[in-house]
Amino acid sequence: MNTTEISESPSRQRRKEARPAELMAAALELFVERGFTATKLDDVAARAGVSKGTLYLYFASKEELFKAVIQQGILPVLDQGEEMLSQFQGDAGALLEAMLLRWWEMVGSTHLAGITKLMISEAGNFPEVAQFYYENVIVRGRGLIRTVLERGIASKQFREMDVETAIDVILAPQMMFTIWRHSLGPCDCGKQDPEAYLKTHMNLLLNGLLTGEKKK
Amino acid sequence: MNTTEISESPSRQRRKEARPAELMAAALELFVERGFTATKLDDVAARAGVSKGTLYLYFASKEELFKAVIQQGILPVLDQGEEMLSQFQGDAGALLEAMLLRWWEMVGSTHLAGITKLMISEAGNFPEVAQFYYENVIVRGRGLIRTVLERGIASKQFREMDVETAIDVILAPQMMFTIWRHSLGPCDCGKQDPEAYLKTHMNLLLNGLLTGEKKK
DNA sequence: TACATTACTGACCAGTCAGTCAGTAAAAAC
DNA sequence: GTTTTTACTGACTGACTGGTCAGTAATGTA
Repeated sequence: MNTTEISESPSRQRRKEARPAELMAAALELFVERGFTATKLDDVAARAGVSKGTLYLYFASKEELFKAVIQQGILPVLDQGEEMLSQFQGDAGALLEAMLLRWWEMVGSTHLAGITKLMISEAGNFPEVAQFYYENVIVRGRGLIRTVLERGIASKQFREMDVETAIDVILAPQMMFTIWRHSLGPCDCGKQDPEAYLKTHMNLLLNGLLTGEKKK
Repeated sequence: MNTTEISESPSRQRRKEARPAELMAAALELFVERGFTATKLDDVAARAGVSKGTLYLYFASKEELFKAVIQQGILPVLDQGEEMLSQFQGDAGALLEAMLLRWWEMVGSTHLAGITKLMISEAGNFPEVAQFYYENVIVRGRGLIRTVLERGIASKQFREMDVETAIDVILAPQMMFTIWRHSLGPCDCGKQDPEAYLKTHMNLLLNGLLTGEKKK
């Protein structure tokens, strides 16, 4: 009743290199849609265009597949974020906006965005993966924003503030927006477009963060 | 290996009135911890101190139990919020803070907080329940904040703003904080206490919302 | 004490799905 | 063309779990 299929590819193909990435992509989609336990490996394999047996050639178990989806998917984004931070020339406000936009392009608007919801849903069932995610995604991600804020405070562009809470206030709307699209989003189709949302969000934020006279 | 037990109550008891609430409470806890599919009805029954057969005396199916947990749990809170809004005397800033604090007392600090995470995780698998939750919780909840903001704008305490986005910016950190406690929370035990967090959050917010000179 | 009612139990059944492995066919080696 | 290698398949199995129901015991009634 619920089985996903591709129903193409008349004959069997041998593509050892491409399989793992294709399987992880299929798994990510289904894990995000249905959750880990509710996702059947037959469906993952079918969506990737192979049989379940093939899946087991590349991943030792369902849990290993889950770990691979989380780890392989998100780490490159953090690397790139840290790279960007070290390169950027310009004031802290522009940097903050650039980073959030970049995040939207690389994660928010792609399938990777679902990892946020997936990790939140499944953290309780996979404490070790949750620990990994916390140390390698949450801590590093917050570190990026912390650096921007501290740079802005040092240059007097931002006022003094409780930096850790400010990080929450900056990130939470982004996270919620992302989570929304993969959960209750389908219930309200009249949601505005992401870039406009981000601009308005930034405007509201900066007017709470900037030291000088309020702008706009 | 994973079965939850109570291992008390030597003899069988007959308590028709109390069973449904006890079963829903047990179900909420386990659904939040493990997700809907990963939760076994044997475990729910065991945690409520009854056998699985008893569960089926009060709920027609696992899905009906899920619906009951969501619907019975959260609706009274919205009623009370609307009641409070209509009674409150005072400026909009104080009202906003009072409402967020109230929400923390009634939901955030209780087991009900888990419903947020649960609904986000399972929305994809239960579109009808998601629709119900959207219309009866999300829409009504946002309506509460919208009223407060509009009252503040009318009285010139708050500046002109994009109200819908402002609602997101206000609610998102609260939601994320709640979700956090039921997902990755155990990974960072050094999290600050909720009331201090709420105060700091409000301070950051108001300085972006208020029309006059910045306070503090 | 005898009988009736019903909340409750837990063994059971039927369906599901993670994981296996003997077999197949595509590519490579000769 | 023949043989070898190996990526891939899908029928199968065993464990698990949602849902059932004949039976049990607590409570009420006389």
